[in-house]
Amino acid sequence: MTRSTLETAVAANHELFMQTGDRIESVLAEFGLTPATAQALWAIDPTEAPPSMKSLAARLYCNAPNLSFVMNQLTDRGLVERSADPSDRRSRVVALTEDGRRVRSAVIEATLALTPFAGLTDDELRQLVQLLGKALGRGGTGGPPQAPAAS
Amino acid sequence: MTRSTLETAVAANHELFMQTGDRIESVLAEFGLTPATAQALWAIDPTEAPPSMKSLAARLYCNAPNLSFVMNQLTDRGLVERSADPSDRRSRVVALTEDGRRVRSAVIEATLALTPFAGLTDDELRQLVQLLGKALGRGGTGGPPQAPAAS
DNA sequence: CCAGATGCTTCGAGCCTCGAATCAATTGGT
DNA sequence: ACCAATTGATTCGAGGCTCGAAGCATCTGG
Repeated sequence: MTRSTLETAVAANHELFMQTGDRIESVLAEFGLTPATAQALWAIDPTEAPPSMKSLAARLYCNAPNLSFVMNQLTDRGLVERSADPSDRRSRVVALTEDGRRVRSAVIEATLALTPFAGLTDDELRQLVQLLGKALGRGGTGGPPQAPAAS
Repeated sequence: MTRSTLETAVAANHELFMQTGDRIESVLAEFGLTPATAQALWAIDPTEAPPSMKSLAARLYCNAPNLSFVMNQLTDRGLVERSADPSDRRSRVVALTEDGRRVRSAVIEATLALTPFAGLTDDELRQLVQLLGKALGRGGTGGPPQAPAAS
């Protein structure tokens, strides 16, 4: 192995990201989603408290204007709703609509069916999650999952 | 663990990609590179035969016009050179210039220093590369590395 | 009560990506 | 040898994505 293991890992991470995005592209289009809107939709976990624009932007590594733009598309599409945070009326929290929850589930479903990771066994996946989690600095086993996700 | 392991793996892979990109952003700017040009530069391995536009586009999951656009930036920047392929004069092969090789090395160096994967031990990295490689369908240990890389 | 800080949005600019059209070169059939 | 179809690359125009600057509303500290 001439390339360093670290370089290979970074390259493989990148490649898997690109391949996954490439494979779900047409599915997203069927739902009227773009990579950016799909990523944002995925990042809103309906089982958690609706995030503010600020926290969502941080989660997506984008700035506030960008998130406003993307959220406008999702609200136009009827998938999310913005409402004022009662405790701080400057802040707006974003929640999925009923339709938003359905589309989000469908997108995740399709992604899990198409991602190259689907070719790994359960044991391999658990090992992998362990290693990726450590790289992300999420402690041993049970750290709170706060990750966003695929484009 | 309430989320499926597969979903967690996809989310973690995505998160690592985004975090890496976020961390190297300022380094790329110092080299006058954008995410797209840096990715293309990385994808040209100087130890291999210069790829054609077509094969490079496939490697980067983009189409021909897009790659033309990105390559124009890299040639303007003096990092790559295009020349006609003698065996098929429709095709143009892309090669790094001396400066291109230097900048490419520096970008990779900076990325490896900043990526969250750097927090793993050698053993963990080897395990990880093994798993990612299997997901990518690259056989056991020695499959030919053909991956592109980070933005 | 006011000055500064904070959260969000709008606006304008630049970058990224794509489909359609075009040109040059190759390939295959006759 | 010729011509039609194919292929690789580029240009052009449109649209999507991302950002910094500016503006507005709200909160906080003094």
